[in-house]
Amino acid sequence: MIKVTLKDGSVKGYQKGTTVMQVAESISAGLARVALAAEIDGEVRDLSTVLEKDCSLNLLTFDSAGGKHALRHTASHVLAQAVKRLYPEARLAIGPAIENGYYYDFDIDKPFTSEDIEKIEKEMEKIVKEDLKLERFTLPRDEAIKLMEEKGEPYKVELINELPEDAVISFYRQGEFTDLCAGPHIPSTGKVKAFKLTQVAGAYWRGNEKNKMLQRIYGTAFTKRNEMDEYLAALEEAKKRDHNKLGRELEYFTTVDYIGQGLPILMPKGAKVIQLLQRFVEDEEERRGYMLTKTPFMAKRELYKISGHWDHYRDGMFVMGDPAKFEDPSEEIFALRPMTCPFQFQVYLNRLRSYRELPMRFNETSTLFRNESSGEMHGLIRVRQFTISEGHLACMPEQLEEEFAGCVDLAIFMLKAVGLDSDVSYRFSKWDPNNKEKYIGTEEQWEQVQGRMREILDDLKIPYTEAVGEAAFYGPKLDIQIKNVFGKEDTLITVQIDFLLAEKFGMVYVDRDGQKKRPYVIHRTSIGCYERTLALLIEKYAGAMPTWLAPEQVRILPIIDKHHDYAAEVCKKLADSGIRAEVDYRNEKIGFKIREARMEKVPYMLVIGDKEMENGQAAVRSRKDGDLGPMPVDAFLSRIVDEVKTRAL
RNA sequence: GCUUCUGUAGCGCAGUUGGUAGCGCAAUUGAUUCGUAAUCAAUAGGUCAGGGGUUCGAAUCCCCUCAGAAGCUCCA
Repeated sequence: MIKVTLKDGSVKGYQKGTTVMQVAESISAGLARVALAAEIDGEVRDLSTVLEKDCSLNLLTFDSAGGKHALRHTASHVLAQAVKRLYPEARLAIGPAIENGYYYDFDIDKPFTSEDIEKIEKEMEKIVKEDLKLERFTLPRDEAIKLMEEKGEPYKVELINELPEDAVISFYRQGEFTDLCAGPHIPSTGKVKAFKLTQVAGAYWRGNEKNKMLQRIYGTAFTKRNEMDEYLAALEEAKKRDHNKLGRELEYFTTVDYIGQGLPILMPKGAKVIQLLQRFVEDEEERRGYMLTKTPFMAKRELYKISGHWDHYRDGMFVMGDPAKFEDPSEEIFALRPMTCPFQFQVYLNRLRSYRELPMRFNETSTLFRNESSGEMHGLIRVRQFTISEGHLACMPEQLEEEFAGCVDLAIFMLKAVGLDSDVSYRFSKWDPNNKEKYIGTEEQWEQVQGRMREILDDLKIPYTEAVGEAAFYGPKLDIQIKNVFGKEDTLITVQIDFLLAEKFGMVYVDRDGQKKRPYVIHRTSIGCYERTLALLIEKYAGAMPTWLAPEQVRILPIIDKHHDYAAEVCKKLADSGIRAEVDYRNEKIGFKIREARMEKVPYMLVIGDKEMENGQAAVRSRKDGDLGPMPVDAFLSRIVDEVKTRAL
């Protein structure tokens, strides 16, 4: 007998050799029906797993991440099986479950068309109806390779060859289809009750653009039809918040074909929000001891040669002139700046610095130019010209932690102010020691700086994940990541430690012992990229900006033209207190004016008619709470001024 | 940059097997003086993204370019 501890803490005895499925059946037939996988001593396994010893057991349904994962992983095998039935020449690459679904990569000469996808979906339906059992088996390495060679799957052979020495090489079989797979899987294909193929895309083998491009099919799967319908409906809802759609509809920005990709035009509303953010950031930074700089937007090639951008970042730069002459020393070659660091360092380098001056904190509202690949651009999230709240700090080694903490504190302060603080995650971005040519500096320097950074992150108790190969070419980063409305993650804010550029530019300070020493440099943003922040705010608030950031805070709606003069008076009174107000003088009915102001997401409407005019009042209608009734204009003014001052969200 | 898809009036969309374009909203003009999400009517608006080709004839078929979407690679 073995003892199995269940999720609720109860312990039950079973015969040695009992399967997880049998345990589930012994608990209840209902549970056995909805169980998809199981967590055994913390490890997610198949329901067919045979229990050999005492263990803790947690049965996983579709409500758990592990259950979803198993179901979708099986769905990806169903997809691959369907593709193999219809296109036997397709070679299998990989097919994992991902957030919200799964994909499978195929090497096939003819890309899949939408008709192909329909056919594949139909075939998948058949496979689900066939309710094929998934059987797991393992093979020694040489037999595993032999099996995959026989089946003509070179990618699988490559994968097996790269498995570690002691790895268990497992396969899953369903009907005529067998795939190399670690699992876990659900017991049979029949449980994939609802699925849909969502898109086709190219994807490089092993994510390397030097490798062959494979055809990737994305899909999603659920245990119930209505769950999938809800998910798809939620996706449609998310699309309505997409800043790239909403931001254009609400006239925050636009683009023009003949200006170019990734070069958005900020319309008055978008420009206003960004101006508000910039003023807020610059004022707060001044309060925190930063000194503002304004440096050139371009420089000669020689600057970038010193900084390393010329050799490590050229693809990302707009270099002017004839590419054939870029390396000709007799030519004067200019390039637009992709970063401000080499420019702002010149402020520090202007004269010899004393330890008494450190730390020095410089900030700049900094427009940058990066030649992103054409397929990368997305609304205001990825663009070729953008403005960041950039700053560089120079400090002594013993000041590094405090300064770093100050940068993180400022970033969090900013995120809180705009209401994005709970939507972010932290990423410790490190170099990739297997790809040294991407970086400047030596292995020792990298290990030393990264070690220091890790200590600081741990001291500050920042809950970070680590990412290899995500560092800047000159140093490791703490990236504050945020997801857009479609769940795609981007960096919003970054704090970086750099010892290498300081060396390249010969930055030093004279310490109290009279020795010249190398300062640490922190590169940081405080709110990150303004365009990107605007995009995320549009999505977060579905276009309804908090009052302090709303481009238009109040719209005054006179009922008929005899109220126009009073409306203008109220408008002026608000404007005198710094409130952004406009009057809708159009000859329209009040319902129509309200409808438009609502659709344009103006936080407050003031309806002005005979009663209000007589009593020095305004009938207030809030975007959030609807009709608030008439109140004295002064009372409304103090209410909204307070809301702006406290930056209420 | 690569893969797949898309581009018709300011926006959202129709447009049959090739026979030179419509609808709704917005806009303009006129009427309406009105109390919390759309007043009525009329008018105007398009080298069908741009260029080339096939054809007697192209929004429609083919090629190139530009732009947009999703994904990959890269990155704030």
